[in-house]
Amino acid sequence: MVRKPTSKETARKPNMREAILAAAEELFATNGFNAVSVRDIAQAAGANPGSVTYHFKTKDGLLLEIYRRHCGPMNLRRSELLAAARRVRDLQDRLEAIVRAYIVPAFTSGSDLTGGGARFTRLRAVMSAEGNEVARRIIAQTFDDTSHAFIDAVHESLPHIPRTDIVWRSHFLLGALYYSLVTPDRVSRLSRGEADGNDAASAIEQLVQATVAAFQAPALDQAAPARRRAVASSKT
Amino acid sequence: MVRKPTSKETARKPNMREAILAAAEELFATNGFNAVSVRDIAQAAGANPGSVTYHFKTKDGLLLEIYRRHCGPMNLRRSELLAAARRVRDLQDRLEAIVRAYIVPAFTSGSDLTGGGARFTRLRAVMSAEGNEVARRIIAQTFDDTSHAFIDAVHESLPHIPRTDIVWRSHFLLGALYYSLVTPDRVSRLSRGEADGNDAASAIEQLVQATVAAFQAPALDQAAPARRRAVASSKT
DNA sequence: TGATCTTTTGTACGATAGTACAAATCACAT
DNA sequence: ATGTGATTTGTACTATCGTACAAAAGATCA
Repeated sequence: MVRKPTSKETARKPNMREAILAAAEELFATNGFNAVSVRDIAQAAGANPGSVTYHFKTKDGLLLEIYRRHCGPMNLRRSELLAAARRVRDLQDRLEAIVRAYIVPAFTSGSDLTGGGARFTRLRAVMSAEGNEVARRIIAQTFDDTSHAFIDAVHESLPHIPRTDIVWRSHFLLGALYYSLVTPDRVSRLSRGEADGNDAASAIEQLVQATVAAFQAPALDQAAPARRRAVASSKT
Repeated sequence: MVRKPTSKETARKPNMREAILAAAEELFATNGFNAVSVRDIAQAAGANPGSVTYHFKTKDGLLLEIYRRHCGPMNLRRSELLAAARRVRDLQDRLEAIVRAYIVPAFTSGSDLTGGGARFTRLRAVMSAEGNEVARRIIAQTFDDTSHAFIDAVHESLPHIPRTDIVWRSHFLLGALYYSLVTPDRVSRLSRGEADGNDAASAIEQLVQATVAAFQAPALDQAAPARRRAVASSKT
């Protein structure tokens, strides 16, 4: 309330634009896009509703800007980690490094803008569930490259697994990742307090371990077909 | 338009109440709760908005009734399949049967009411992402029993894995399951048309295969700790 | 047929949504 | 200090939301 703003900041508050972005990110990530009003965001940011319109024009524009802020840094970090992972000699270690390169940036900040990539990843999870049109467009054109690079890298480590299977399994990975960020309390509840769903480090290790094993599972075509439907075919 | 309604059906339409339920289920599952208005639902069902209020009192009441309709049959079916799975002799086969008992009812109809449990499962996925309060209450008190039974059964098949790890991995399973139903097109897109994300049979087989392998992964504590953070620790 | 109950319709009300816009306020160069 | 451009505020407009409620319509049975 007292400090003099730098010459770059012409606003009254240190940076109202950033405050609005942070508030919107938090509210969207926890309540979804439609449940949050522009007024909610303004209030959480200590701003006036009109100020949101001034900076971002529309509510969609606000969401768009949130994506613009994070997508670049996050994918850049993923690329770096993936490149490093590809250079790992040992095949088992390499696969784990690749998986880690995909997962870690989703938890730790994809950028250092607001202090947590987990929040943005959760936002993406919620937007994808809501079928948000703005998010869908951005994701398809921004994340598909990264996803393909990831899938290719995994495929190189596991040449005997059909690409189709790897796509499915990486899809499962993303779903598990999203869900862990969306409903962490469920883990704490079901484990009766023995595990903390909100602990990012645990989530990452558990996710890496489980995912590596899933990728290494035998290919579907090669799995003994006689074994399947041993049960669970009663009357569906 | 011509047939005489049975004595049980006093309504003009064969069953307007069911039509509203089906429409709401579909719309909520694809667009989320908040994005769909009562008027949207009424129009999709060919009903009057006031008719929704008459049958379900409030919008929340409508959602509540959808859950009431499906939860019972779905969990019943899961229990049956789980009981059968527990009787499987071979340990590997048993684990697969257990996993299948959890997954299959989520795709095939949990009830035969409206022709697809997948739609209801997708609805649950979306509600959990939106943090819907009504859904949260119902889920915690209706699905936790089933989840615990499932976790216990898996734990019995894999006694050397800590329960905590099993909770995490079953959490990942649910996330993968949800995401497969929420964004099936992403699978088709990333596999460049080689896989069909909307094919329930494929999704089930892929999910079973990957999940069984994930459950069978070594326990986290037992995993060689030296191997971890081989990469991906640059500066986070 | 007429009485009665259930269901559907039509309309309306208050609340809140997103957004536009003019006035007020600020930081800052001159 | 003063003018100027950037930002914030306050307010208002229209649309749509969930819901209530009375009237209309249909079904059921004496």
